[in-house]
Amino acid sequence: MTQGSDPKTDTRKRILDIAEQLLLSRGFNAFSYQHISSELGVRNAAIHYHFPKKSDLGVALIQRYRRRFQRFIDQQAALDPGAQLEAYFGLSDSYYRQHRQICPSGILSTEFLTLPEEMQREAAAFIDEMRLWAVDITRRGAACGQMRYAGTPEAIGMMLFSALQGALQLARIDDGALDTIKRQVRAVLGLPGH
Amino acid sequence: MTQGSDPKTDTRKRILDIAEQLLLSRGFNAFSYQHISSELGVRNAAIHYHFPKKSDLGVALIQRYRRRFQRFIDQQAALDPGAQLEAYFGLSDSYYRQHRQICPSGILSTEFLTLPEEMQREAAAFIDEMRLWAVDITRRGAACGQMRYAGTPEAIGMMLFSALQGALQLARIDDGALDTIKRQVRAVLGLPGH
DNA sequence: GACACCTTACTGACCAGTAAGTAGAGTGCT
DNA sequence: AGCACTCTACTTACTGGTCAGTAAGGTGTC
Repeated sequence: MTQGSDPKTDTRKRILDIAEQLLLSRGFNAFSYQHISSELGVRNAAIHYHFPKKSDLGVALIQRYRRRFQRFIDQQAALDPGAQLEAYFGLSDSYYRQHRQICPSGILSTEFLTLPEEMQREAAAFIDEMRLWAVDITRRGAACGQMRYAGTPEAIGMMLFSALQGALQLARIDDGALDTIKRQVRAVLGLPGH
Repeated sequence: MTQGSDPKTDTRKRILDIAEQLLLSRGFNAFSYQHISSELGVRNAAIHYHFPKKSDLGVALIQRYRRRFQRFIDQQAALDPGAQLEAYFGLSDSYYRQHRQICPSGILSTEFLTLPEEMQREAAAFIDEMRLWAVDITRRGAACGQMRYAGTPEAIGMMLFSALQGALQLARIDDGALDTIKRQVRAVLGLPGH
């Protein structure tokens, strides 16, 4: 009957959840298995049971992000481009509110050169997907007349993505940065609300 | 007469130079005194002689950035805002060309929550100065009619700063990102060259 | 002989990762 | 019902490496 929560234990999931918090606040190099095990109330080796190498944990984290992001895209598929952009802004807000975390692409691209190779591959694929999605929004936004901007959809989509990634990082030093930049991105895209 | 190069040895300076490369490619948490000493051909303790704690080295690095940046501003003071922006773009290019390094503000804001307190203070001041300078460019650019953009000078200045910081990070995964975003920033500011 | 600038030699903390053992839950056989 | 077996999910105990940081000694220069 596998009553209640899970056929397999949920320890694996809880490890991923804690590791995610640590990744987004401290970065991959600056958290250890001890951080996770002490928070979870288990011994260090228990983490190694589920994720033998730290890179296994890292890859699993990114793969989960990719699955989530695909689900996020699918859920927003029916919305118009402007609303999709606002949904993306909402994601950024929730990172920021959660102890000034930054977005995964920000930490992964910043630490990219020090990541194990398997993580680099996964991270590059993930960031590619996000970038393509941003470009898709600006392309459709212009096509349906909702957005009006200078430059190509490709370039403005990448700038929007890049500006938001930077905004979350700067928000750690300057409280207003995220809101300011969100407002400015709307302005640049010719959207209401700035 | 302190002939030639230096009254004090230049070891201190060479340590800072090596540490700077390491900071911009690997981040503060991901480089060690061994990285520096092996590259420099001295023993570990020699680094500790010049910078007793790693945070001393970190603070010295940021202070040097701040001095350099002030000099950079002073040198560009006579140029028009558009040319100042291009000079800033040039800085970003040189980071990228140097083994895909990212800008100091990018690494410092990303690692901010794990930095020692003295470094946090210095980093926050540094990033503030850079942000104010970006805003100053866009403000004067609009005032003299060279730039024409939607939104306030404050917001567009921050977006430009943030987008460029993100662009250098994304360029580690996507080779064209930096050029694309530079071109788009010009377009958004109503400048020629896109 | 004082000082700047190193060296050798060390400490203790933390790190990822491993090996071997164990408790408990399920499963199948008699 | 009782017992053996197996598997999952841990535990304790450990290794070897890396880390920042320190103490004490040496060497050359003014």
